[in-house]
Amino acid sequence: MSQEETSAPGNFIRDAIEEDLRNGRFTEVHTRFPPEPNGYLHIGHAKALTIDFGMAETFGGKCNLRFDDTNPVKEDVEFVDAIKEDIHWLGFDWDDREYYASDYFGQLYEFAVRLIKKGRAYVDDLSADQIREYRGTLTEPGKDSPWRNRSVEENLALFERMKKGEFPEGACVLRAKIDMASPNINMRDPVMYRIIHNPLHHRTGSTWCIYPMYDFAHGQSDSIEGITHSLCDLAYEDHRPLYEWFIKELEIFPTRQIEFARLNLTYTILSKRYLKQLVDHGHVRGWDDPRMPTLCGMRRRGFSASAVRNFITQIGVAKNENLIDIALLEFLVREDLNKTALRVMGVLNPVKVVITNYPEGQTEFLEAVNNPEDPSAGTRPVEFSRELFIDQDDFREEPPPKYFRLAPGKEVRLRYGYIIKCVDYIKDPHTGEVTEIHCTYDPETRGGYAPDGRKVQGTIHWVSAGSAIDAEIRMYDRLFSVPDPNKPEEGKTYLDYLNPDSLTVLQHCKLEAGLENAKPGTRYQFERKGFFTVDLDSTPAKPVFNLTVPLRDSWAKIESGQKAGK
RNA sequence: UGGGGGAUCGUCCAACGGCAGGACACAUGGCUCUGAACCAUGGUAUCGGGGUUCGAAUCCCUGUCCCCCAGCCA
Repeated sequence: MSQEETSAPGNFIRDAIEEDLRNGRFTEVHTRFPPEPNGYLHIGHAKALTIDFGMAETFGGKCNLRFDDTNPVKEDVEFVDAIKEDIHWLGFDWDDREYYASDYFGQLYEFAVRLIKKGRAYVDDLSADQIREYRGTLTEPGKDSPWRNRSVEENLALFERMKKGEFPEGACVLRAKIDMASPNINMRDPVMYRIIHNPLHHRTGSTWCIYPMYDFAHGQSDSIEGITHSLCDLAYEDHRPLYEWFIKELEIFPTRQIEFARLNLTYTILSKRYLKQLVDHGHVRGWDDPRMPTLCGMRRRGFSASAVRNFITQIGVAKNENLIDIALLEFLVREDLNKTALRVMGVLNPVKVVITNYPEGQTEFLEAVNNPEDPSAGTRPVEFSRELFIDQDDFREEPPPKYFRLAPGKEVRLRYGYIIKCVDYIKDPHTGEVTEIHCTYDPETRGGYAPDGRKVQGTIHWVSAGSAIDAEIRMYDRLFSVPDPNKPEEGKTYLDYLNPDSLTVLQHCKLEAGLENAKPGTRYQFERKGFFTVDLDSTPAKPVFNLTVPLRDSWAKIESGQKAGK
């Protein structure tokens, strides 16, 4: 935790836990974070895991990490290590309490046998389609399976044979015998176990060919671990009666399940399935593409863990459906990096400036502040010479009103440099592009000061052409062009809203010398432009930076206002 | 015409019968060698209708709207 984190206001889960402690329902708090190892963690998981680990922390309890690995068809070890890395990155730890639902397969099997013996579970030979038909609909009750009343002995024998692998996939399942007419569909004899011969489980291999369903694994695992509070998505609210039914019938530790609303973020999607599609179909470069809302993507983009943590505490916890403005996340990233990132000058779209009255071949070093928010960051020398690069956007042939930057006949301050005046410029006759700007400098203004007290409104960034390094800069924008791609219009899908300009790669950007050796993950502020982070692909020979988040640009607002006003 | 859940500024969250508050966003102004940061100011909210009460976002009744559930996924 690099800095003070904004403290979270109370929420209904904290209230509920306090009440449980007060009235003696529980004497301690023990939670768990239960990811399924079938994909990478995203910002939505960050919310869940912050609640899980955070609640334990605020009540002096523990939080287990438990992989919910009950479906070998979807899961893989590939994801286990990545998930652990992401949790650690956020700053949470589970000590030695790393568990797997698959650790409990033996115990779960015993639980199932217990229910069969109680006459509360049976083996059903109906096909998946038939089970669906028999289940009824939202408004009509279901009907009993013809296999519902097999004897305990027969069920025991059949379940044993399922376990031994005597049946093909789909031949039968184990079901809880509850109530096919329940208004809650989850109580209509839910499937507890199904047969899966292939693929083999990533941890238990060929030991099992029957696997428990979520409803017969998650809650039971909670009980086995002595979890007091099982905090989960609103989607499981309907499952709570079933969760509690199993606890009662099995007479096991009575964990309390409490549900909260999942996070939704504007201009992105937080569905593992959709995220996987973006990766598989090549819409992004991978799970850690900096445009992805995955934790590894955000990390690569340059978002700091403390900014993400602050974000989670700021959005709060409630049961309302929500759609958080991504501007809040961006604000918190800026807030954090503003305090910590070293400042540097980088020219994204270079145009050459020649200081005509500056001696050819001469160079000098000027002192630049590394971080005005942090005096201890010190200063650095930056090279100045006759030929410089500035950003194309900082020069206009015909400056609009209130334009404070360089234009014919106008003065501007080079940050930490000199005040210069544009005396001429050269245009490519074919493209009309300005290729070179000629200026004179005022030697009396070294360091950017105006000893005569004259007002120079604009200050722009620059780099010395002789020493500047070339870099690739990847400019990122929102992945989707609409606030809520989850709610497509008729006939469209979220893919129809992908922002075609979410990535713009800039080559031959000019940066201050020295930056070629910056290590991947290092964050800088390119003055007046934004925060940039050295990408994983970066090498000294070919430096690569990611735009983490741009600086606020009030000039852009003024200018667009001017255009709109016409 | 089943069951479960939810409605408070544009967006999130708070207020737990006692002055509806905070953050982001937006707007305006200040400051400025980053048009950044920072500072100041401003506008906008209790879903509707009844009731209880000295007093209701909060309690009761009623209506409306929104979300979730019919995987051998989690």
